[in-house]
Amino acid sequence: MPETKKSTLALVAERAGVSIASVSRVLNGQPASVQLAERVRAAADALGYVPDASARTLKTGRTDQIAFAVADVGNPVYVKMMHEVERVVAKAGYRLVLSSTGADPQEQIGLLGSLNRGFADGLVLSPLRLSAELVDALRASRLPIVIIGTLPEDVELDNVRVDSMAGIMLAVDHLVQQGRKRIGFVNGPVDTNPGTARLSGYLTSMAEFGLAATADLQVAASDFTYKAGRKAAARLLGQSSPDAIVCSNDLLAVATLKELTERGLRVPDDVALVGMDNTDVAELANPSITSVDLGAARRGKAAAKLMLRRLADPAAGVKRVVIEPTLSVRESSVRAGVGAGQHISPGYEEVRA
Amino acid sequence: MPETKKSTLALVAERAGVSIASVSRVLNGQPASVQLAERVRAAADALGYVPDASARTLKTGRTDQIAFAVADVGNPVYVKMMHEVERVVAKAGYRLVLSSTGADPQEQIGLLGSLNRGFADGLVLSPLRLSAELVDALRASRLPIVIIGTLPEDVELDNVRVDSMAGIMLAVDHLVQQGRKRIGFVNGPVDTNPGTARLSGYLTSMAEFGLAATADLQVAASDFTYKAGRKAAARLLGQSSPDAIVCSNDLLAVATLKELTERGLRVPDDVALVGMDNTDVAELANPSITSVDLGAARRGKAAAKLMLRRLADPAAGVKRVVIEPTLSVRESSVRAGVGAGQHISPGYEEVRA
DNA sequence: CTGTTAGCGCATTCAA
DNA sequence: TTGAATGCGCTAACAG
Repeated sequence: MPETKKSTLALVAERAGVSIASVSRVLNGQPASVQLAERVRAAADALGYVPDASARTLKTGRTDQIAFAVADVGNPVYVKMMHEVERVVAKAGYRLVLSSTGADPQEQIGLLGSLNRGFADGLVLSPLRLSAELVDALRASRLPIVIIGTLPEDVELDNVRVDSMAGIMLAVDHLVQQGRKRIGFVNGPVDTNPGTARLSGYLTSMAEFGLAATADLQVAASDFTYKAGRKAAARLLGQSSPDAIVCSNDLLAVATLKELTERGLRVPDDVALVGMDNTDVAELANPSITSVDLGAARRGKAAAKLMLRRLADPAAGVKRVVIEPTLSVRESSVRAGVGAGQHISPGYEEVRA
Repeated sequence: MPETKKSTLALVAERAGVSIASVSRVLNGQPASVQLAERVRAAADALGYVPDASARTLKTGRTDQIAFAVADVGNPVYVKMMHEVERVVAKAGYRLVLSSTGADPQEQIGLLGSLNRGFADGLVLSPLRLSAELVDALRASRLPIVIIGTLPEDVELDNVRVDSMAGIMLAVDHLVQQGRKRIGFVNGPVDTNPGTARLSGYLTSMAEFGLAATADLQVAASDFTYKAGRKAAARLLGQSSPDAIVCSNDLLAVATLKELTERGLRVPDDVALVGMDNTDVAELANPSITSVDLGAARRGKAAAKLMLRRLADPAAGVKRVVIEPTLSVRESSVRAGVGAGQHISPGYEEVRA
């Protein structure tokens, strides 16, 4: 069993009877004679030597840490992203530092400040709201940043976005094919990025199919949670009688499902239901919920790869990746066991990430 | 707008026309004359100075980071814990570093090694399996460790555990009160810590109530996931006809619910169902699932506080916190709207955390 | 191939 | 109260 006390390069060098430079070289795999390497390794083992991260960082400027900041750790979709980011960066030798900011842009600006202290080599950020001030702070930041989400065109930052317009279109198209006409929409807050994007997707899709998107068919929950979803769904069902409902995420969909069930409405017989994000809860729900897959895992993976690329070449040109959504058809949108389990994509070539 | 270039103490000192020592003092709130402080602060602002984390760490030995390692980032119960740990340590000025090891003890041992590189001041660990080797590594570690989970008595580490035996007892007791007799059990892998604990809780509880815990009433899923739960539940229902089922966690419970529904069995009319962990999915399920609350949030909070305490006083005696479970009664275990929504606890004083 | 040495940026001791 | 100087542990440039 190796020593438990903290040891340093100098101690190892002393024990091996060589210079600390030699120890450093051997341990970093640089050329050295076999015998010297032998002795160094023996000494290092005996002392249980582990290099000190902060000293190395101070010298090299690298921390081997990547920060991941997300608005809501409670939302499964972010967990999915995080999981994937972690997987990719870990394989490249980086640790993931989780920085849960709230939804507030101000907090994220604070994060940027502390990032400049140098505790991470880069930041992957998935902001819910994108204030002008945050954009400025992002621009001014000294270290690599990858944004997951849509960005103004003139912001020169690596980012991966998803075509949520196309996502909603998939959902509406599918519902129309099932013979639905009065398609309701349970959105999240419209002052968020996803909120506005999905609303415009809904309006566009409805127009495309010549369906009326009347005001009574639309509600917005106060946030993207189950609880807010229950209230919003209740409001919707109080003011109209849709034969199908699209929800802005799966949590809202589960909430809507519950609300429907409690009112004695059957899913999908009376009302068809489609969620978004294709998280586990869509699969777990009863009936299982058809959901637009916005590629959370793919987005996480793409973002992580963009980060690794930028770290490898800080001068490289800005790169934007667009993820195409697909539709996972489940029980909630298809009558009596016909066609459930399908997987529908827009047919474009998926952007390689 | 402050300079975007990286600045150092020396630069600030130069600009303010003082020594770097003075700058350091002012910025760390140590006594200095008003005018000097004034000038230092002005210069620091103008340069957008932020202290470098690694240099400070190298000097002080503190990183202001706490690592949190968990077997399965996909399990909501760990997300809940993590969330709470993050909240508590953040308030004390620490960042949370997420280290997702797999379920494999070997990976966790690797983590301990790299921890000694000094990238974190402490580790909060919630192991699924606890090999002798891991215990040894834990013991040998140089930095503070808090374990979430049950530990052999002779291991001198701060830890917070939950009385899962009592938890199962709550579930069985509740089911018996509902008039159920043939109580089945869907467990996770028995070679895990929770798996063995919950199995013995089941057996003890059944014996306590004079019920037969025959072999055909018990199955073990290959892991604690939905998918494995489906298979296990199918097996259980193939080999016996329970009038109630206790599941080792909520994911397994949702899976069992689905399996029951697909076989045309009604919950709770035909079969009552109880899960464990009291995660969101229990609430979201349809019908909502009664669940034993093993206090994930409370455990996270307690663990974080133990860590802060140990950091503040490394020489303090080992402390163990025991969390008492409670039962959240929902639709899945109570016939026709009587008594759902109750919250049952064993009546012990809850350990203050 | 190996040793000597100079910082990386900061907190801190010691003088003044 | 303030400044000068030291060293945390390491890597890399340079010298031998």
